[in-house]
Amino acid sequence: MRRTQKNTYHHGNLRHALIEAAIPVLRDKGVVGLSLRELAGKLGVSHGAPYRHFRNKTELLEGIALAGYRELAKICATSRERYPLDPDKQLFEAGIGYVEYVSGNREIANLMFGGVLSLQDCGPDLREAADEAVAGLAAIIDNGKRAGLFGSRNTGDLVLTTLSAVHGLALLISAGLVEPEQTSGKGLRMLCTSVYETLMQGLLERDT
Amino acid sequence: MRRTQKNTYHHGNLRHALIEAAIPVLRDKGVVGLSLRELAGKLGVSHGAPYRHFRNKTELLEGIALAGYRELAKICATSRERYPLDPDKQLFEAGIGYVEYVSGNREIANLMFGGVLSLQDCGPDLREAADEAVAGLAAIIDNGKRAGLFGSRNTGDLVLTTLSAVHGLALLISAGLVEPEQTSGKGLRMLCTSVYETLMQGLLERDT
DNA sequence: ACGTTAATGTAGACACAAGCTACATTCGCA
DNA sequence: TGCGAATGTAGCTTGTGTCTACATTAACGT
Repeated sequence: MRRTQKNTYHHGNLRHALIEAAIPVLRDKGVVGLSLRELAGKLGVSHGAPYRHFRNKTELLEGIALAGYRELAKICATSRERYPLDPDKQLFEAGIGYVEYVSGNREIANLMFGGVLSLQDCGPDLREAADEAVAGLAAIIDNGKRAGLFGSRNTGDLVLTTLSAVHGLALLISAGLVEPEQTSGKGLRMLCTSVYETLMQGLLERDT
Repeated sequence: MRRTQKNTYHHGNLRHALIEAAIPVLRDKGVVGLSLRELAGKLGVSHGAPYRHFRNKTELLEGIALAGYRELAKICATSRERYPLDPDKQLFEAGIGYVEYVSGNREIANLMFGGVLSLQDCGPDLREAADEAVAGLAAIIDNGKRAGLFGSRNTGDLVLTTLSAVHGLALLISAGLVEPEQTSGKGLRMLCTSVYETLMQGLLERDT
């Protein structure tokens, strides 16, 4: 379906192709090393063509981040749908999904959370998508709360604490601050399980 | 002590001045909007001068990030020294310090954790400083563990969970994903307290 | 005090990227 | 079939990173 040849004057789906082509470049040369001209060249198109689809470089990055936020939201939604009766499992799976996605797509995560795009001065789409991703996890906690899983604890506190732990773990890993051997293969899942357990039980010794 | 006039051929402390001047620019124009030439101009110095102090733009950014990591490490160390007999308090204060620093210096935090500088291919100084900052929090947990605060829980799990929560909270706030009214003034401290409590007690209802 | 040397700053050049404008080609639809 | 909108092209201007050759100054031993 995608044109890879450059027989035609029109590319067919340049917008999407630009986003796809940008991701690997971001991954190994970073935001600063990404150039629209280089992307254009790589897609066999003139250096002005990208500007038909993105007003500027930032808008391309926003497009990528947007997809990332939507992906995170989808991960949460999927987990909710998959285990409708088990908020505990919902949270566990969504958390793992979040961590896996962020640590497996650090170039996108860096756009979402790395401060290159300020969520203040960007189109409302991005802001909404970001909030929605956050709301996805919040909804799961809310489910758990209503199911009595968390007793009388304040919902806001539960949400913020969980979100912090999940988000923090994901970013620690994607930044390479956790030993790589702990995060490769099945290690990641084990790591998440440990953190999940500790988070659920609390740090303090329990008298059970 | 600092030269502000440009009477002299030599600036006096250009290296430090560059770092200082870069920070506000980073804050409101981001990494991409920062230019060495602009900085040089602002300091009344030719566009080549910065290269006497930094091999390239990245090295300037690394210098800033380095200071940030050291600051985080110092926050942990200070907390340990201040409450040598109270690991619980150590952790609480270090956590708040971490969150305050990161959310109050997001431009620096973005350099440290935003993925522009990969911790893989950078001088060993940066890597060490980053590890040391992490180790600072780990040491506090270790204190608590030895004091029996955390009973029989695995130390590694305790460290990772705590680090995730602190780091995550800090970055959520600095990214603007927590309502600003919750984080301004005394709100920040309250927020940290809530998360700290929740983390300590665990999410699950306790039967006390 | 003085002269050498290393540190630091300057000026100019080059490559390259962002983003603008005027123009060309093609697509989709009436 | 033909026309307007969407898309791609070519060239220009401006700004930036980074190199090199050179100028100025500070530091320091004699």
